[in-house]
Amino acid sequence: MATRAVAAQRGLRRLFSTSPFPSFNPPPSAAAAQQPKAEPSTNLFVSGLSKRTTTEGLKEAFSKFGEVVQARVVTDRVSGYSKGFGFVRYGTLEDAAKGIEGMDGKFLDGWVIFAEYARPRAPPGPPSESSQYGHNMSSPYGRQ
DNA sequence: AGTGAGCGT
Repeated sequence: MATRAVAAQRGLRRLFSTSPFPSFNPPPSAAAAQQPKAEPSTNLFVSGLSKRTTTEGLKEAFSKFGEVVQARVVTDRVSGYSKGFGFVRYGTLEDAAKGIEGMDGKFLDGWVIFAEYARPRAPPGPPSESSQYGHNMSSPYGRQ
C-alpha cells in the first residue's frame, strides 16, 4: 500500500450521513461558533511553507494563478527566520479563489502548503495603549 | 535547534 499524504489541515469536516431522528433538527448553534468555509477575501493565509521559502518565492508561486498585490512570509522579528507561513493578497476575490484552488495542497520547496482565506488582521479600534511589542512608543494624538 | 501547527512587521 502506498503511503498517501492526506491533507487533514486544522479542522475535520464532520459529515452528517443520516439522521437517526428525523423528527429532530440538527443543532443550529452547535457548530455556528465557526464557519466551515472562510469568508471570501483577497487576503490569503498560506501555511506549511518551508523555512527556505521567502516572500518572493511565495509571490512567484501564487502569481501564476492571479495578480498578487502583496505577499509576505512571516519571519521572526529577532532572528529573521521564517516561521513557516505567510500571507498573499490578490487584487480580486476571484484571483484569490484561483490561488487557493491552485496552490492549496501543492508542493513548494519540498513542503506541502495550505492556502486559505485569511482572517482580518486586527479590528480597527480606537487608539489604545495596547501594544503587542515591548516598546510602547504611542502617539495617540495627531491621529485622524 | 535542525523544532512543523498556525493567522502577520
